[in-house]
Amino acid sequence: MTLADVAARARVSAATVSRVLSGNYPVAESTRARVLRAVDELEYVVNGPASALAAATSDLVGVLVNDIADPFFGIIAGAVQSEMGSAMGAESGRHGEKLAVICNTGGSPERELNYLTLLQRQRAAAVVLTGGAVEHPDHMAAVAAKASRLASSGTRVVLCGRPPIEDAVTLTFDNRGGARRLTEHLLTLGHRRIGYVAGPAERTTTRDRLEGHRAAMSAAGLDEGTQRLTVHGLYDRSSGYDATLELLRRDQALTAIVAANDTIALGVCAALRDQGLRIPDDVSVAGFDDLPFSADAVPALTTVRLPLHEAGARAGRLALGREPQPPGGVAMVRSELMARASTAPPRATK
Amino acid sequence: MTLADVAARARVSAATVSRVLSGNYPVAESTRARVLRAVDELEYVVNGPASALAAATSDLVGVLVNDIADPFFGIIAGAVQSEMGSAMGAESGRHGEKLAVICNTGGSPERELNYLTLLQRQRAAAVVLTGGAVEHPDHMAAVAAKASRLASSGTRVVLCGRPPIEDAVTLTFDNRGGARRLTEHLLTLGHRRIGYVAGPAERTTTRDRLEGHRAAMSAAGLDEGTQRLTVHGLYDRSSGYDATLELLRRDQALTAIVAANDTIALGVCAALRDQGLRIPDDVSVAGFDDLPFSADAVPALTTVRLPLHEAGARAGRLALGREPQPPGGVAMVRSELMARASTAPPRATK
DNA sequence: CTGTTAGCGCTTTCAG
DNA sequence: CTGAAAGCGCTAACAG
Repeated sequence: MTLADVAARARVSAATVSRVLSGNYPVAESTRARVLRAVDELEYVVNGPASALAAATSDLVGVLVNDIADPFFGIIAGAVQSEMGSAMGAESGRHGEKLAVICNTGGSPERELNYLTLLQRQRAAAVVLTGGAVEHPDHMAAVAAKASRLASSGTRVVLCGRPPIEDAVTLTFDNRGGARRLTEHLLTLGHRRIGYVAGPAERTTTRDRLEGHRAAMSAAGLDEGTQRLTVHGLYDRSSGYDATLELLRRDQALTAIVAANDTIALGVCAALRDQGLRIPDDVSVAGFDDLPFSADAVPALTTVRLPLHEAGARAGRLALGREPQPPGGVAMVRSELMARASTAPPRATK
Repeated sequence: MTLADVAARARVSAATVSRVLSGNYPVAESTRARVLRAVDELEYVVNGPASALAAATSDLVGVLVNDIADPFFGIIAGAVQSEMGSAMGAESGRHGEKLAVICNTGGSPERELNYLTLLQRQRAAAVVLTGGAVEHPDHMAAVAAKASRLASSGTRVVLCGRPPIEDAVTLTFDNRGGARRLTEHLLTLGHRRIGYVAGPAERTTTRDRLEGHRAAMSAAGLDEGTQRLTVHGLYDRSSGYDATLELLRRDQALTAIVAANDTIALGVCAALRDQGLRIPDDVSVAGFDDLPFSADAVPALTTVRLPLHEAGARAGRLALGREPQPPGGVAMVRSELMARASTAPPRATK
């Protein structure tokens, strides 16, 4: 079942069928109808690889995420994807639609590079890299190199939630500012002994949030001990749990714990409860991201809201070239403090 | 940068380079090395569309999910994808690797069909359909038709978590059995007035779980009222919240609420708390799926565990033809009751 | 507005 | 074991 078959049935040339299907060229209404009917009758579906080869571009858009099981990435990826299908009508066989494909790197630099190669091989129309980047120098150079190679071969490269690189449009997240305001909130409540559960050391997101926290602590003259009250782990629940136990070991008199994200914060809460400590009466807890479950946690989690859906949608539009690039190719996504019940003034008795 | 460039540099024919790269044909070790070096020096990356066209197959594997922001699907999709990259070595440019791409249908039948067409157009190597199917007759017929067309053109079709169809290998989930055991657990605790918050009416998952629940109620002679104490909504938190308010309106003396999944259960808990009801003292709550956050909820949520990661991984292997098909093309994934703190005997005073 | 004519870059018989 | 040659199905000038 090929274009030629359709052409024969519609009694036109293959070129005409191609023009009807891609819709980017004037075709007489009568012929167009005839072609469309033939397409229907034959249940013809364009051969993607063939057209990608001939046109030297494909309709694939790759979305790289660090962990698709984490709603943080699920929300962003879903939003990117929702921008692609907007015009998807009922008629099958037609094309012009982009196929956004989500690739799960698991946070591994090698897999990230591998997917980039895979997408380059597919001649993807665009690539969206989401979430914190790994800061290892070699890897950063490798990614930057791949990105410019992609860009120079016509693939649009969009970054969402990581630092800018050349040849890419970037949406950075206000991790530093948000983290800083969050810790300031705790400071304002009167906390002085604040533990921090950070993510993996080499991630940019981890570093930015930690810097924001430290900036707030420094400004309050609390450099001392801040270092000692920081524990690194993964961006998951069990790391939060373990880190909390470790923090408690280091300082029994802690009155607050800030987690690098909401998922970690969940683990922090679990550990605190298992230790017989009440939230926020004994220890205040705060997270970051404001994932859907955070507002429902008990007590509701104080956190920093990042408009993930909007950011993902915008990244998708940027990837399609449907939105003008921000000045300088970089735009920052603002974050917002969500003060809820998991944070309160420290107990006077402590 | 094409095969021909590499061939010229390695002083061999294009055919030889192709053979080295696909590795499915004997080539002298010395030439192979020469070719590989040329590939490296030129940073050559195979043109996917071109090779897909020539070979009439691509290395794309599509994974359709109803809602990628929901960890239920994130976990399955991540697991499918993790089976693909297993052999991904460091060398770029090489191929043979599959690219698993996740497509988010948002639960819309049209988008599901559209993605199927898109994947058919890409001549995908396999397609994995996950999660409950929409039971509208027309749509089921359309999906079945698409599936057999895909199958007949060499695309493997795998179903994960939905009822079997012809031309597809299927992994069904034990939704009915799990739901039944869950309600039995509540019955055993002494509950009689049990509310049920179901998912969207037309989903197979919704129906199966509801049937399991009703079967348990019937067996206990509790048909009466079961119908009245069932409310349908979406598989999300706010539906659970609203449904709970509605249930309470219908029967103030409810002692337990079963939710069609954990996310809904979260909303149920929130509503109950907002109404000043304690869990499980006043009302017991149960969910389904055992997502990661469920064990951490307060109180820990009683639910039915589905081995999502294993199921997804198996679906991935099936899609790659790396695992023998189960007898009859259908295998059932067992579920397991996880009795936790959110369920307890009803208050004697009620 | 429509047809003709070349390829796009790779795979794969078929010879050697 | 390697090369030559014939497409895979579609698109994009270029005429008409």
